[in-house]
Amino acid sequence: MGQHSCCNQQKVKRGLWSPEEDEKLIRFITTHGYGCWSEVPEKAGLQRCGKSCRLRWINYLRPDIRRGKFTPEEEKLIINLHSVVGNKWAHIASHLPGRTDNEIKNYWNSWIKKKISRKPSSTSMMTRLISTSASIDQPHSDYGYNPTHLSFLNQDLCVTNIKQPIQEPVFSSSFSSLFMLDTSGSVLEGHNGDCIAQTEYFNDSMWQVNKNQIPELPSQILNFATNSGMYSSYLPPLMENLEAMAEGQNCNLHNEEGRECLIQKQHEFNEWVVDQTSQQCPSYLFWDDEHQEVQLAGGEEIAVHSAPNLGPSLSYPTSL
DNA sequence: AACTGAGCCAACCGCACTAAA
DNA sequence: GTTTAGTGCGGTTGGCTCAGT
Repeated sequence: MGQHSCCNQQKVKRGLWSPEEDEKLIRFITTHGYGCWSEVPEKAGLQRCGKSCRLRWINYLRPDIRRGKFTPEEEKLIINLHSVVGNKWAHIASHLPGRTDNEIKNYWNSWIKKKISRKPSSTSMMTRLISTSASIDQPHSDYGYNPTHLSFLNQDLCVTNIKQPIQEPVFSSSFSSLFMLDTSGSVLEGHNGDCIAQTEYFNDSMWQVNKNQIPELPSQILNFATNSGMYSSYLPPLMENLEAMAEGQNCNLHNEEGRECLIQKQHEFNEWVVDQTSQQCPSYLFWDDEHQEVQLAGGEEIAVHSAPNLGPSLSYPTSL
């Protein structure tokens, strides 16, 4: 069990932090900031390793930390995000302002996991659905909506209704009326502008598909607008791509003729850059949170419109 | 009152990744 | 290309608290 590289000083204190130590760290960080954590202990007069200081600051002393009980909305969000990304605590925490990965992890291990495991799986279909899903630890729970999630990787996506009371889940062999995405989006639309799916109120990782659109889905081009980027594809690839998106990988954008170009994520859900070697297309696009519109650096215009009560959505030029 | 076991949670450990030397 | 230091993240540990006996 080797010592950590940052903890090789002779005398480093370990264990719980005293109020005096907290005060020293807060005073130092608020006056000097934290450029290099390894220098913080010495400069702040602490007998701790830099890593310990960093952890203490990030998890407990930061001014924007939100302590206290998790709200039902937060709990739902954690469950949904976990169903998509698994134990990516930092990623989940990024969707809950003021909450830390450590706090969420502890909360999950002590509460949610227990709650979920208390609920027995109700049907063999449910078992099959869960076992074929891309995520882990999967859900049966009692949170006021049916928690069944779908397999992103299966073409044959299973279905439940979003607001159905628990009991027996309702399945069909076609597309899902409910799927969870690890994105901060609001609308999924077809090339004709019809809304195919929208997010749940209070919960942008939960999507509800407009059933009227389902028969068209496999052949229909979808635009997916998030608060922070744009995404398009046919549905089955879409599902895979959205999962890839959650994993931070690259994605493909299709136009109506089926041409595609690569979109690479530049920064965490904020900027998407289109591969210049692809078809003619905007070279750069991102969702501007402040102005609620799509911004382009490539010069080409993207149509932006809002569906009533559904928030912003967008479509891209057919020449793309 | 003393003991014990379970649960919670703050902190630590080790690995992975990145950037700089 | 290799090494090293710094940082971030997920898994795990261990101490504290509290309910039950």
